[in-house]
Amino acid sequence: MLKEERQKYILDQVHLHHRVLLNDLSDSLNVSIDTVRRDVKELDKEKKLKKVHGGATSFGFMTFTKDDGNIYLKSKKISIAEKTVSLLSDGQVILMSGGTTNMEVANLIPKKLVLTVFTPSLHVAMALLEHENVEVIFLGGKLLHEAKFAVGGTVVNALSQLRVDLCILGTGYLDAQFGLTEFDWEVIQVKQAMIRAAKKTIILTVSDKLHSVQKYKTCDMTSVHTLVTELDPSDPLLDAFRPFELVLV
Amino acid sequence: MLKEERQKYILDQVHLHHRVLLNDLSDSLNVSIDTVRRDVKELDKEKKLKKVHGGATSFGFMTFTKDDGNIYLKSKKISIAEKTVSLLSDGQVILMSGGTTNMEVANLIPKKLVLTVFTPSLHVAMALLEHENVEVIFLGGKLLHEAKFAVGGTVVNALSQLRVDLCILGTGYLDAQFGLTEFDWEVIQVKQAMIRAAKKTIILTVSDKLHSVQKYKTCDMTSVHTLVTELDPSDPLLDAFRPFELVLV
DNA sequence: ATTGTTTTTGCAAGTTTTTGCTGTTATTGT
DNA sequence: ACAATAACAGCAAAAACTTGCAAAAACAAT
Repeated sequence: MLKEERQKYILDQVHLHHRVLLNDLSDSLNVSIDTVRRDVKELDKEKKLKKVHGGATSFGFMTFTKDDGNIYLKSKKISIAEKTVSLLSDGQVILMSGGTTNMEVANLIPKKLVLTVFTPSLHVAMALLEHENVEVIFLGGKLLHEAKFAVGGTVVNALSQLRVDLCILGTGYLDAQFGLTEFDWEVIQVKQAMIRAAKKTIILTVSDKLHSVQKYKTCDMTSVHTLVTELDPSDPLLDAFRPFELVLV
Repeated sequence: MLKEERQKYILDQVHLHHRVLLNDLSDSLNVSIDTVRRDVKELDKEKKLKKVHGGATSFGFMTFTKDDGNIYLKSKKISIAEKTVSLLSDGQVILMSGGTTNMEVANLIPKKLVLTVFTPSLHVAMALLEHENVEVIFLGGKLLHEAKFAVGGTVVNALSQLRVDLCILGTGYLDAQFGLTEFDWEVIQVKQAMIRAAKKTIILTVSDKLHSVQKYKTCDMTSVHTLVTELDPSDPLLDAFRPFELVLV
């Protein structure tokens, strides 16, 4: 085996898994650990990867830590994401909208979970692609500059031809009386199409956004099957939603 | 056996397997290892292949999708991107593929330039969205985990309904004889559809990738209208491409 | 045809690169 | 602090490379 081959393999592995252990490499390449070490050292010198104790990591094309600064809010979102992930099961076909909460969901999906996910959100798609076992299908269309979210007829049309198990909607404004509302008309169109395309709809929202209303309406509470917040399902803040036939998580 | 024959055989082997061992060559050609060594040395000098310890590799072999961090290559790519951007004009509707070179193009687009860009690449789309005046339309479909690139029938179908001014293709492997080649069949399908959907096709490639061949063919040189490299258009390395009716930039 | 020149090829001696092994020193996690 | 693991330096064998050289083949010109 040529040295070049080995080094290419190493780089491929690094790019694929973001990190590799020298031991694993030495194992799968059938060469001594010293040889691998030397290879990695060279590649490091050539700035092709970063050598770390015991292995190597890629430089990471885009280090995706869009820290929204607010640690407090973030921990809430992680709590929501954890609950949401627990609702998923192998083999499901789901829809995911955008937003930071959905980003956390995407990040927290277990490596072994096998899913097919449709999404119109660039960020969510990017995060999902880190998971080997998740098939990601992007719903293409005109992209909104701010939200990095696809909208327009193409998306709605593609959605009209889908029938998936689950739709996970993030970043909404929720109110028991007015239902789910948004401020962007084009996003509304897409979210409505997403709800229509799914058997069940899950809404994720931090308690701060409960009882807030925006200009346009996405849907009534009756279209929602599950509501996930960072609160305990028995929390009094959720009382307003109990009259509806929905699962509180 | 003639020297020419031998060298052609060697090149074929390199193109086919992306690497060869001097020993194997000496074996199958029934000549001494020294002769093979000298042949490979010559071919290396002629930039037809890359000689390495113990054998030789094709130029495409050691090129990586994520070669950022490689300052040397990056400066070449920026040079290419600058030339490419100068070919664009207000109001155009264009197609852009993926790859790091196209990323640089996306980054270098002047803030004031008004464009409509269709792309199946997540990274390129993301970069383009930084430009207020660029309308970005993502060609949705199944995303490849590594390339973050949409492929499949949806993309090809969407492209079949387009007729745009320009198609800018990055990350290809280019050879005067074999044309534009790739190693991923699904990507080929998309790129072919992109070429069909555009009035003109521009190929971007760093000189390292010239004279390198991969498994599958995207198109002949005759489908290419403009070839952009970091080299001066009069550089002898480009001589092989002059017989074709294309613009060298 | 043959003589002289150039190119090509194989061989041999000496050098460099690569690789795995050894023992020693650093680093890490508990 | 201590055990476990990883990194490093030096060494030796094997493989690959370089250089110089001479025989063989190809070519040119008389």
